[in-house]
Amino acid sequence: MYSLAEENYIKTIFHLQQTKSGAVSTNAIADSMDTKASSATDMVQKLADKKVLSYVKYKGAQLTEKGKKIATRIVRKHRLWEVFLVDKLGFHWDEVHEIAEQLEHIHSTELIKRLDTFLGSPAFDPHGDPIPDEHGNFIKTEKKLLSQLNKSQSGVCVGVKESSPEYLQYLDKKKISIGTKINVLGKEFFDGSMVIEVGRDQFFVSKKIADNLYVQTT
Amino acid sequence: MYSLAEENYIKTIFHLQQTKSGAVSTNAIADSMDTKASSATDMVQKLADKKVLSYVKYKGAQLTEKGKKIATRIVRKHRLWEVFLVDKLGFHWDEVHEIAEQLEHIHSTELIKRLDTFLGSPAFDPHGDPIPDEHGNFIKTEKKLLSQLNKSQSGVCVGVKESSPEYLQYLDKKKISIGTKINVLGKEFFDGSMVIEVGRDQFFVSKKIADNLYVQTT
DNA sequence: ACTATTTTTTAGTCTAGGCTAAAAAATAAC
DNA sequence: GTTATTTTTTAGCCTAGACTAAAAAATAGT
Ligand SMILES: [Mn+2]
Ligand SMILES: [Mn+2]
Ligand SMILES: [Mn+2]
Ligand SMILES: [Mn+2]
Repeated sequence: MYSLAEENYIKTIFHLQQTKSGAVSTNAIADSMDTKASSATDMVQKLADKKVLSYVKYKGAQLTEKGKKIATRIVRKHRLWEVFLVDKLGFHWDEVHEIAEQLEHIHSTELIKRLDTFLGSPAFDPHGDPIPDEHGNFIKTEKKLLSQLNKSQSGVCVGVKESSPEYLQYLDKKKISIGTKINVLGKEFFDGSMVIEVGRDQFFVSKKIADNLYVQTT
Repeated sequence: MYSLAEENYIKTIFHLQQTKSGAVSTNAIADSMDTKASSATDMVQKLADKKVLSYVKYKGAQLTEKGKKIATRIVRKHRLWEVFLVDKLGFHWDEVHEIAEQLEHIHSTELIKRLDTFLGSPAFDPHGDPIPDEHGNFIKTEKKLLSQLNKSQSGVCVGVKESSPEYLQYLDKKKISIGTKINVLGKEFFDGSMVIEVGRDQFFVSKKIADNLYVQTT
């Protein structure tokens, strides 16, 4: 059994090595967890002792198969609970992350099995992220960032990179949610900003906005 | 905000002072929490500093109004989650206590409000215990222990005192659940054992069994 | 009332998981 | 290739929450 702190580290390392390949640095972990590098080093050394990850001094950490299993189980729980909160309790997609951050640590395999069934074994969470199955396998969607599209290309929103309430509320205001079609009408190469069309509306988006929205090109 | 350990102490003290009136001893707390008296003393002193309880050295602890509020909120969460697990996920009543022990610590007032609505604002949990409302008020049922009944009296099962899987499984085997009518056919005053009638079955129960079943006399 | 026993608190130690400051290694600049 | 800078680790300290052993208070026995 792993402690709350250990589970949070494992999950963070898992997410970090999804984006960048190779070992993840203790600094990157500390940054991502809002803690200090020295704390991350301590924890990484402990997790290496427990064979959850491999760690080479000054080189960084990499989850073992064992570590990945643990991580995907936590991610599965997080995302299933998010579906529960939105689908069953009527929460809005910008309100569920913090609560799921706690619920993901409830230990009971039977619970997660039954929750999954209760929810109809969903494949995606409310933010468009795939839910790993009981073996840790999950769909790797072919998705791009909106910022990677060029003028006159279009895509369908399939998820968000950031899921802060502020960002999700912005998207709501602009009537963008999962499944929404977006046309790129113009792109400014100087700062990466765009003019996009959503439904009947046309408006300007900054690079920061476009950098956090995943789309599937059509 | 209170830590996991603090919350568990507060809840335990709340339950202890439900049964016995007056201050609860650090030893009673330690016993009930499966820890040592010295640890209980430390925690009680800390909770006294936080005005969660009043504490007089060598005399024991008593929750303040503030402490009782915290306690009933936790109890409310525990019991609502138990209802969720049984009613929505199909768990059996002997499987839910441990899981609810974790779920009761999830911090979100919005969550508990929505969960309550989702469940139809239940008044009792799967073990027959009343669920406090959002203000901490709950029904104080007029219930006796089965062991308090005498020969030829009868009652309806309204709850259990102990909710260990072993005990609940015993009750299942004997077809006793909430709402079941029980007739006392005989009582042995030497050891408190009884012969009872449940449906068409008649059988012997020890004092230990009868001491953990709540009934409402009819 | 005095002693013996039980209950409760205190003192001191341990581990998990943080932190800061200093040291060491890796990387970048010349 | 040496020096300067950045990254990473180590050393030492802190708090929460446990524990054991010893001390102190309360209670019981005579
Ligand atoms: Mn978490
Ligand atoms: Mn999500
Ligand atoms: Mn608990
Ligand atoms: Mn219960």
